[in-house]
Amino acid sequence: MEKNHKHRESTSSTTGPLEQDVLGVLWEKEEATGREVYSDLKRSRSIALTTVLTVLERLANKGFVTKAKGESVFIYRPAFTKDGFAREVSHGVLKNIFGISASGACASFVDALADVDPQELERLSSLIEKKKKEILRDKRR
Amino acid sequence: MEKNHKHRESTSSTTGPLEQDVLGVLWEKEEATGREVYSDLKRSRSIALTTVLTVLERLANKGFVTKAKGESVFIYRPAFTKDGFAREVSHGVLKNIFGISASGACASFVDALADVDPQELERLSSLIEKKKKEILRDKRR
DNA sequence: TTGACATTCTACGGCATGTAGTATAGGATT
DNA sequence: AATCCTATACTACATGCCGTAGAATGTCAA
Repeated sequence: MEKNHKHRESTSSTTGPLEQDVLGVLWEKEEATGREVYSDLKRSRSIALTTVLTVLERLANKGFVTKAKGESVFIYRPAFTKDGFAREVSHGVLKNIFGISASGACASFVDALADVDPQELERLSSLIEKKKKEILRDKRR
Repeated sequence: MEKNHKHRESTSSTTGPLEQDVLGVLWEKEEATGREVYSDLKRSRSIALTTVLTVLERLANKGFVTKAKGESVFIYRPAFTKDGFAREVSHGVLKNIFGISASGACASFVDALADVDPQELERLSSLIEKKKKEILRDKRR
C-alpha cells in the first residue's frame, strides 16, 4: 500500500490562535521586533520569548509576515493587510465549501454577515455587481 | 509552565478530504452500510474496509453522520444535508474570519464563489436583497 | 463447529501548532 | 583578550487530527 498522504489541502493555509494573535500585534504596530511582540503578548498571557520567535518564524515561512534585518535586529511586518489576510485565508476554505454546496454556504454567509455587520451587506451587493461585470468583460474578450 | 493546549478552535469542525468523500457517498446514496461506502470508494482509490469504517465512526462522533442499527448491520446516514453541512462548517470559519476583517472576508467570498459557480452570484444577490428587507421589516416592528 | 461477515480496538506515521530550552554568533564592555 | 549580553537559530517535546489498516472479538448461519 502506497502512502498517499497529501491530506490537509481542504483546510490548509489556516493559522492557529497564537499565530493570529501574533499577527494581530503586527497589524496594530505596523512593524515590530520579536521582543516587542513578545512584550505585548506577555501582558495577557504567560509565554516565552522563544515561543514568539518560533511563531514569527513560522509565519514568515508561510508568507504571512516579512522578516527584514534592521540595524541590529530583525523587524517583522505583516505581509498582508488584515483584509488581505482574511481574503487569503478564507479563499481556500470557502472554495472547498462551495464545492460541497454553494447555496448552503451563501445562506450562512449572508446570515452571519447580517448578524455581525449589517452595513456590510450593502457593500457586498456592490461587490457582487462589480464581479458580475468583471465576468462579463472577461467573457467578451 | 502549565499546559494550556486548547488550540484548534479557530478552524475547528473541519473535515479532511477522505471524510468529505465519505460524506459525499452518503449524500449520494441517502444511506449506506459501511461496506457499501467502501465498495463505492474502492472504485476510485485503493483503500481498506476498516479505513472506511474508522472514518465513518469519526464522522459519527463529530455528529456529521448518524449510525443506526439495521437488520444485521449499521446503517449510516448524513446528519445534515449538503446545504446544512456547508452552513454548519462555514459558520465557524466565517465567524473567525469576520472577527479579523468582515470586508476582507466579503471580498474573498465573492471571489471564491465566482470561481466555483458564477451563476450563484445571481442568487446571492437576491439573498442579500431579501435579507435587507427582512432587516427593515424587523426594524419597523 | 467452522467459517464468513460485522464491528471494535489498537496503533502507527505524518503534519500542524503550542511550547520552550539550548547552543551559537556577533557586538559591547571591561 | 576575556567576558558577557542579546539576537537568532537549532532542536525538541507534547498534543491533536487525519489517513491508514491489521488484529481481536462478536455473531449468525450452514
